Amino acid sequence: MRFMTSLRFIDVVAREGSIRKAADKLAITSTALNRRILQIEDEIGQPLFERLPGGVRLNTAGEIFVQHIRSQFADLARVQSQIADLSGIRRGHVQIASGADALRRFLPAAIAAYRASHPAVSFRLNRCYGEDAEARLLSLDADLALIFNPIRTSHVHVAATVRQQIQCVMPKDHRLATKPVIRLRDLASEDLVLPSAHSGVRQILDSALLRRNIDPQVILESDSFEFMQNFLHFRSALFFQIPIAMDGGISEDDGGFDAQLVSRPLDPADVPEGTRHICHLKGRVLPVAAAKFLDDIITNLRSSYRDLVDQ
Amino acid sequence: MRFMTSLRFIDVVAREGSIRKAADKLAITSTALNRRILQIEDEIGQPLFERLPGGVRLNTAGEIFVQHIRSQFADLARVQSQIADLSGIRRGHVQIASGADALRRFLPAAIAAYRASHPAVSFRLNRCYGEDAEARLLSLDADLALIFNPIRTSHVHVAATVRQQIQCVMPKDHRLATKPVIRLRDLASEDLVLPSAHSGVRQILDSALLRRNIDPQVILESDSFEFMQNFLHFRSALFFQIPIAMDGGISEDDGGFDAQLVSRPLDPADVPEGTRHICHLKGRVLPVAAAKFLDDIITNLRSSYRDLVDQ
DNA sequence: GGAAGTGATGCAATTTTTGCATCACTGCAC
DNA sequence: GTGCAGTGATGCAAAAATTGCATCACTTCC
Repeated sequence: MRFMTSLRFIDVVAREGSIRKAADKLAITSTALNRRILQIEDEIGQPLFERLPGGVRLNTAGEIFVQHIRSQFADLARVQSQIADLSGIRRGHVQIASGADALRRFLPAAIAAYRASHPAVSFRLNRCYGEDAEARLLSLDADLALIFNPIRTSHVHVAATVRQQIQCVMPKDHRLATKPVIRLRDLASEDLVLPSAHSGVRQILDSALLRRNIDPQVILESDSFEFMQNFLHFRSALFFQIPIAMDGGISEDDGGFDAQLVSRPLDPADVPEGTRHICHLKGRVLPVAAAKFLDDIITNLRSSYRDLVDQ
Repeated sequence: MRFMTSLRFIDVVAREGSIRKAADKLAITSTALNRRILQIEDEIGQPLFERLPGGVRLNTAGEIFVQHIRSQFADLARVQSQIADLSGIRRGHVQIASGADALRRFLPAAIAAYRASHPAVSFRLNRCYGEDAEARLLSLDADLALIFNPIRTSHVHVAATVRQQIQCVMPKDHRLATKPVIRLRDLASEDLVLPSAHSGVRQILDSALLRRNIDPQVILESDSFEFMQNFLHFRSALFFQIPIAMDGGISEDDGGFDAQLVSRPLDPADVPEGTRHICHLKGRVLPVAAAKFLDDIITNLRSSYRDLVDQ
């Protein structure tokens, strides 16, 4: 899009924090880039960047302007996909920011299913944690975000919420496997494998353990569910995740889940439910493809989980 | 704004319906303009205009794209005013589409008051009727619209609603001037001066008269309230308007209203209240100046009229 | 059948953008 | 202090894009 180049350049400079670096990235000279920026600042009537000895940084006006630029790009993408739609097939690109759990089974399955009927739609997934996901929505780096627990900014619109009880996963022959529900005190003498501290599941577990005054034996901490799951193949222990990470496989006979492991819910009296929100930026018109995909996963979730809260 | 020229050109071509005419208006050659359009169509990947023997017309893709362009322009204006705001004084431009009644006293007073505290804000007013006002919001030709009675499209957000009883205006010495409230049957033998057919007040009156089977003696029809009011100085008759056209001057001792005339409300049992909605385009972020002005007039209305419905 | 309107296109003039070389400045390491 | 490596700004010539002229192909209307 030729008519957007200057704006794209400004966006890159803002991200790089340096005209020369941005020029490298854009494969032009710093001179040319510099002059484009000076020209736009001249047209706006005010500088957009502060000149620092080590580069440039957006000033307040620049912040406002760059936000405008990004929303223009996002809107242009929406318009393009809408126009492409006119010619029959649904094209487009969907950008999703999600926590690790939904990336395991739920999103791969959902995206595969969606792409089966809309092969011209492409996806980009970024794994990230709560605040980061919201930041991506704000900077229009993501169309949709799956956010665990608290929504921090008021610019985020929650399209749907899934409440999920944390599940305790263990080898089939674990002594706790006979119990239908795991109490928190059962965990006191067990070896625990916990997700890392910024994870939502971990925060819920930590506060629950603290309240009950249980000092857990944490033998391993990781931000990879896959790693923790595989670890259990070699060494008996307990780890925790929410059902969405298992694609609804709450019982051991779920074909898709790990055949050597079983999962049992933690007692809701001990540990509160976790909530996963599916969000997009408030006030934004989503690209056709993203809006359709959002519809799809909400429908999908509604059939899988009874606790879906539509909004 | 150099980086917007191509887009502005497309907008003008869409409005003019001819490349050559648009080129004249833009003070360039039709060749140059034509090529810019071809280039953009090439970048979009699809034509935006149908080539007709007598000129060009937007196709569906073009409609979508032009709507995008206009929203970009409106958003850029908002960003500029927001940036200008940083330097102290509130600058900006507010575009209003309104019916004739609010243009009489209410808007002039409101705008004058607003400009007294924000002299760097400029205004543009367009008098228009219901559908037209909504069309202007949609094409981003207006930031705010004062719409009488029904809202037709779902793209319009109603910021506030004023319910107003239609007033019957007459010379001080008219025989009906002694009555505090005018019944519809009182009008049967009177000379009436009515607003023209597309006016909201007229439509309400017409349907009320029809229902009561009263055949009015319409001696004059006009779309100018000022004309109708002045007519009453020369010839005794009745005409009708809502309080907002009189700046709240419901009683004859209102200094601002016409000293030779008095107004009396029609009986609500006979004639339903009219509603005037203050609207803007749904989902749109208003320019700072427009948003502030909107706040002001709503505050203003709330103190003047008890029947203001905030939203 | 001709006149008047439309948009498209080849080619040369013009304008704009770019790149090179260089300046002025700041922070950092020695 | 004194280079040194980094930054953004600027004059000038080359390269690229835009523009205007002349002209074509086409449709409508008289």
